[in-house]
Amino acid sequence: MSIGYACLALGVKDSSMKTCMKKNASESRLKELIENNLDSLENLIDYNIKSGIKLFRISSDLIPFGSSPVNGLQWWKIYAERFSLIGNKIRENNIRVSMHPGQYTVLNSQDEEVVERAVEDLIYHCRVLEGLGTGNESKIILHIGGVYNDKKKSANRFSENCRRLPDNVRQRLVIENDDRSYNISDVLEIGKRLGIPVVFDNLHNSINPSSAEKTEEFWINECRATWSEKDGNQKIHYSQQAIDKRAGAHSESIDVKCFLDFYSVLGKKDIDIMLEVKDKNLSAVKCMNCVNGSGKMKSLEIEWSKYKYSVLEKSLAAYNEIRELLKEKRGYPAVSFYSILENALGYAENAGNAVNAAMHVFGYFKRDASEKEKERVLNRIDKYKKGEDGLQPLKKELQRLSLKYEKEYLLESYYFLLK
DNA sequence: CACCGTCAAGTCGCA
DNA sequence: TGCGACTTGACGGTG
Repeated sequence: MSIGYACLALGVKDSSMKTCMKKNASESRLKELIENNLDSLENLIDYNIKSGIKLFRISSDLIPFGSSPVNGLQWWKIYAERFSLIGNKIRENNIRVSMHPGQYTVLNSQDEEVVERAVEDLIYHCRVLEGLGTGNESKIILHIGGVYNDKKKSANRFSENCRRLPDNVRQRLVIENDDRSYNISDVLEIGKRLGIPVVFDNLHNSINPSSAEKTEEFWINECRATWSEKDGNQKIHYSQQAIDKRAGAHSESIDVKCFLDFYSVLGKKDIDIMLEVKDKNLSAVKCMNCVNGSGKMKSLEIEWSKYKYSVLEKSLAAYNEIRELLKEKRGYPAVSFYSILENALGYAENAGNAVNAAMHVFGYFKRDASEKEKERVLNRIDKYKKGEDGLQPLKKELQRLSLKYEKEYLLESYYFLLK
């Protein structure tokens, strides 16, 4: 049972995927980007190892224009060794990686050229995973595609086009229910027919259900039957609806109590859970800490060191409450800890609290800073207080000085990341 | 250097 | 028929 996150991590240095516009995609530019992105991938994997995260989705942006004629490089050969070295880390640490082509990869399109590009794109994704040397439990997740006014016909076209895929691609392919067209029973039918494993996505299922009566548990069990030994553990996608946003929009963070309700239904089954959430690795670590009922106090203390100024920024009361909770050192209060935290981070911005937190942070380099720098910070605070400026310019300034004076403790924290 | 329009892809709903 | 939404951060040009 692993919990993971998709594509990018907050607060991990040099881990972003870079790309360019088509018109700038020269060979040399592409090489630069690929080299940067492979370095980023390695940094993400190192972070996952350090954090005990065993499930990770690799961004499709790894190789810019990876399946397009725009990129004429034989990148999988040129960077074979680089791939292999990163792959070693992945395998040695039992990390399960996957990929998920975007909404524009449509294998069942009515347009033959679109289908050809989809096939190429799936080959691209497969090349990445093969380059890393991961086994067939390392999956490529795909949606069925369009309906074109005839779901049955379009589902059949998906099946036919699936058969056109090279064998190595097909062995990695898994399919997922989507939020508008193909619900979970549609996808299960296709999956069973083709012998392709099915990923259950809870949020898509709640927006686009196949039946009002059947429970999530029922569908997860149905999907379970589509996963065989060679496919590895069953995988599911879990996300929560962002309040006040379009149906299907992912929440900022995972509400830990809701997650645990969902999780308890899964029982002791070996299911890997991919979280789809804006705060990415932060929620993955949170859920991992909460699922482990007898975890280490130390891990909560590390978490607290990263979150504390973000909490203080919203609420002094919550800040003190968590301090007391951790001071007691009784049991393992992960759920209480994160519940207070989530609640506090959800508060509206409050200038008094925000300035208080900023002053705490400022305290770390107040003595080192020049008069001019101090003045800049105080000016920012003043402007913010007067409502002439937002909070971000002030925090940007504090971040700049944290970097300059190498305040690792601050730079490791989420204070500069969370809005 | 901050800001913001643009990019890249395919489908679908709506004028 | 054609346009905007969907999704997404980052690119890259402008002031």
